[in-house]
Amino acid sequence: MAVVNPSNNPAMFDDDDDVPLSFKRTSNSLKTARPTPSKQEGSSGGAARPTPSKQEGSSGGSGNPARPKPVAHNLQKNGVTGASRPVHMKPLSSTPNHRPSGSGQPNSSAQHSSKGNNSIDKSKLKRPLVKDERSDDSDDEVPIGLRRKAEEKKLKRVDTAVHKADDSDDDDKPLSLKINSSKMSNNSVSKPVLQRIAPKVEQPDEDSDDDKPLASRLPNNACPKSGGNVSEDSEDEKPLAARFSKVAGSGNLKTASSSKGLNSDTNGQRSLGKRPLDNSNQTSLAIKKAKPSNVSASASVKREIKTDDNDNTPLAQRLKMGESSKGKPPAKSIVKKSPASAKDIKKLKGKGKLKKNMKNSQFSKTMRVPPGSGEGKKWTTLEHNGVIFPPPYKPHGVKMLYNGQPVDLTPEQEEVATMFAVMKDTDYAGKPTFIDNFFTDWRKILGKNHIIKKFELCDFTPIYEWHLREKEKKKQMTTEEKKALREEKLKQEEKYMWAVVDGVKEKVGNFRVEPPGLFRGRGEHPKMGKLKRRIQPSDITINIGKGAPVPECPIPGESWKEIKHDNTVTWLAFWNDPISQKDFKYVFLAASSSLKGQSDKEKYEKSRKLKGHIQRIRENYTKDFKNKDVTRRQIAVATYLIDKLALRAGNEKDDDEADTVGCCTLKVDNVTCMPPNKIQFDFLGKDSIRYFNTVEVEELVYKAIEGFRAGKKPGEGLFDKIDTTRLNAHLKDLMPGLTAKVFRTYNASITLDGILHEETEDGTLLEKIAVYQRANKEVAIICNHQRSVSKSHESQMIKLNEKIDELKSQMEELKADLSKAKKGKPLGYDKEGKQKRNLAPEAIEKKIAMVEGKIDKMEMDKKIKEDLKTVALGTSKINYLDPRITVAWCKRHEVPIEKIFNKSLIAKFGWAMDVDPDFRF
DNA sequence: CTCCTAACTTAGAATACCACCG
DNA sequence: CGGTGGTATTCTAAGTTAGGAG
Repeated sequence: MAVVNPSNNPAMFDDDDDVPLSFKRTSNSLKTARPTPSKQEGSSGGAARPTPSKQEGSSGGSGNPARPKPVAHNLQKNGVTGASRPVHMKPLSSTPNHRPSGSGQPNSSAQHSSKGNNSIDKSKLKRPLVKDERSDDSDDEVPIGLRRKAEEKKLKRVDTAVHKADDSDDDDKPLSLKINSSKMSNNSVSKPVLQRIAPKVEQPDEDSDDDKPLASRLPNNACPKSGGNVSEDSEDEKPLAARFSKVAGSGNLKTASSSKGLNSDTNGQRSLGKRPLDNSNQTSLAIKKAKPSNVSASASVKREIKTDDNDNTPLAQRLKMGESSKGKPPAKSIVKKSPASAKDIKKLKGKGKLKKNMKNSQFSKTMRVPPGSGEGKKWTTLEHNGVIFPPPYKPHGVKMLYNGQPVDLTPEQEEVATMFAVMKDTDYAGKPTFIDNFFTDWRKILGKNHIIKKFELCDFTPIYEWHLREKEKKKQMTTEEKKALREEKLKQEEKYMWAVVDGVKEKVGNFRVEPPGLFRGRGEHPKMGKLKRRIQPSDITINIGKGAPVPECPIPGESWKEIKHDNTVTWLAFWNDPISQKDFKYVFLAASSSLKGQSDKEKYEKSRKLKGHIQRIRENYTKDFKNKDVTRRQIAVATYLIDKLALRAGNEKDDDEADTVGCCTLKVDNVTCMPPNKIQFDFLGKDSIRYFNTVEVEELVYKAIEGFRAGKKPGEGLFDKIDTTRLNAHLKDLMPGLTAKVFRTYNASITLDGILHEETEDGTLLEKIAVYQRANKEVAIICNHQRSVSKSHESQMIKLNEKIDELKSQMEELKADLSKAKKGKPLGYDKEGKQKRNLAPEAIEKKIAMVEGKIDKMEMDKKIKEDLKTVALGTSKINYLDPRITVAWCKRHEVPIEKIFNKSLIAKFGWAMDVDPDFRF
């Protein structure tokens, strides 16, 4: 153990912080060239491989034969594979050093190809955006990962306590050391590692291995373990309890704004009362989901409706208000079961069980935790006006050419042709899958005997140009015209924007039925380009309160498919997805509604609860790293990865979906073992976003993964004995309600909480906001939230550089002037040849200082911009960071909440606004 | 168990909007 | 003032998690 400590505790490392962690990247550079990845696998992969074959061959397991697409082609293109770059960076300085240099990578590398490869390929494919260009950007390289480094430093300190040790530095070299040791410790493990990379693409460069790094700090993570750092621990655990209580208590309810608003507005239906807050009790919990809930809610309401009230009031106030409120029980009634359809009922039952009761009591308010209860009832009364349909198609009559000749098309045919024509300047337009699917569906509409038979002979340019003209026309409209148009639309839609739930007026999220179009699947989606047909009223099922009037069908002569009265669900309407018959498209309330707010709060409470169990859970899985039972070992390792890297669970996917993976569905070729104890991940996750990261793991994990890979062919599953159902069933045994996704929320929120607490210092408002942004960025990196590089990024960077250069030359001139002035010489002539006015040296010095400041600021802006070009900060803010952490921090540091949350977020997080300033996640 | 369905949450891209700026 | 660049909002695709049927 002794050892352990060290390891665990990060302390050590931390120290270093200062030091640099160095990144070590090791060799990387070299690598660049190579295609790296491939290697591993190997062989197989190699270039040569034709991929497919392999797979197939391989066991059937994985491969599905069917998959269409030839990835292969892509491959080539993409090829890349190599991409990898390491991520992480070092701490220090930042900057990118890393970048690879040349990289070169050619995409060609062909590596992977095959399926297994998919990953690779795809990656490229997919998001090429990101980088594609790749090469260039240096950043790319760096990406996210890098950034972290910098932060790390900071973090480090933070973590330190905890982590310390881990990481970083060590990483680099020492790994072994550390690792080992650490490992042992085990728990420790937890976190250390990490790093995330950013994948994005490309670049192979490097391989960098470098990456490795890891270090990431993770905040939290730290290990619990040992008592060592107490700090950590302390935090962890305790807090919860403690906090909880308070939190709960306090928070809850906000009083709601007064009711006013509600009623008034709108329709007026009845008066609604305010919000019910109530939720409090009630709660319905859903069964499954469990939502205990309670409370809060209110917020939302206010906003809209009334709005006023609160709105105006500044946060602060609101905050305060919160307390008072209450939570009470208003409206809702409670329970009863669903009256509605019996059918539904069944569901209920099921669910109900779980949670079961506790319930009601309003007392709840006090408690934090919500009681669940409920049997699954989500509302008592529900009124709304249904959905609005897109306007019917208006033929433009512009004729496209076929084999050079204008072609007559019926409105239906023209509509689909236009959908395609308009996408000319998107990436989809050049994708074979997209074109094939579009053309196949379009031909069905054209009919067998239509002259149009070959896509190659089609020329959609006339329609595309018509579209450009229309766009231009729109742009030319005066602002008044635009405004009038907008108001017109608003007027038409207003009645659909609201619903009244248990007497409270709430905003509806998506009341517009999706218009027809060509399916834009992400990544290499096999169905991209298929026609998404127009949805009719007869496709739509409406869910509404039993006594409420059924919304009138907006299209005369038609009627809804079905009317339901199911109060165990929150949807107002749904229709079958025309692209995938088995999927549905639902109309839900907006994020600002109390129904959503309540479940959001429950989500965070659950992940907070994990904090109290995390140590035990880590010990538990660490023990199983060497379990004799392969299934147990796989569950242990999968849980470790989900905990440490915040990976998604990874459900199985059908062949008619893009080939992406999550933890449970990782393929052996998505993982490379790099001795002595690093694992490189390279796969396409949700939305075909590439996850590329190299992390140091515990020795036992490393061995276990090597074992899981042994004897398998590319394309086979790494975790062949488990799936998300099994994994979640196991997690549930460890903590009620625990599922894989809870770890992501937990990791994200605790990281934010830790960084904010550690790094916020007295300073200017801007400095504080910068700290928040850094923390936010850290979380985005952990969660691998990426965005594609904007089209104008490069040109913007060039402009910035030009400006900086100009300032620099100005600076040179000023310096020259200064020295002349000091000597009493005339300053001479300016660029225009005009005589310069002589200035006192002091005046020139002042100018110099000013220019210097400008240059510094621009350099800083440039760096941040480059740094964030592939990082999406919004997703974590919206879905993973407990808003109470942010609100409490804002209160403590006097940062106006609107500097961090936009209007939508403030509305969405109304339930969190009255949190105690001392709140800790 | 496995498979399939249902209901919700999470995501990035596309658009709309808006404050600047030369 | 029209273009820009950044942010906010909209849109809808793509995941997760349960529960039920067989």
